[in-house]
Amino acid sequence: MSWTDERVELLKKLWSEGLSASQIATELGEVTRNAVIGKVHRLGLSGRAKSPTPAPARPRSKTDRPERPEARPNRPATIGNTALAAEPEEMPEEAPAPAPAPKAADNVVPMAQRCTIMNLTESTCRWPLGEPGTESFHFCGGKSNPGTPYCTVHARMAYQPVQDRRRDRRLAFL
DNA sequence: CCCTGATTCGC
DNA sequence: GCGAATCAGG
Repeated sequence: MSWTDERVELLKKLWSEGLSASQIATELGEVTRNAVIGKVHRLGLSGRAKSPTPAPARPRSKTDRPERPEARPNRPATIGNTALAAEPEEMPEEAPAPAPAPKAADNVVPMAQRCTIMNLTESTCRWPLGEPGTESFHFCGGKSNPGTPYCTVHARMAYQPVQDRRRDRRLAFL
């Protein structure tokens, strides 16, 4: 497959939302994370929150590469830190915050990695969210831990439901 | 060992 | 332009 306008657009969106390259790759399908990263760089939107590291630009070559004195385009430093939320979704464990105002604005949450049964893979968290059968129903879609169908957060909910089950905690397979 | 992005370079 | 291979980290 190729980089259609729509795919590029989605790439930009997801990347700016802070999703990792591999997540974007699986989201887009038909591409590897390398492809995503490569495209990101070609589009010029790399470095999401980096310090203006001189980037030693290591010369990797068998045939002797002449070092390019070319400098990095100086990132203005601080700006990056876009409070990127890799996995906002909901906050399962304890919700201490009264959450007074809905805050209409920054709800850049779910669209990013929401999963339907369609794009669930071996490594996506299958924790269900919402009312099954309704439009809003979806799966967490985060990175599931190897050997479990859930991401770290939801695995903790799935296994060892309450307190005191300390001994014999093999989190096995389901 | 899992993952992350960064870079190079043959295609 | 594309992306696998590779590198450098966490």
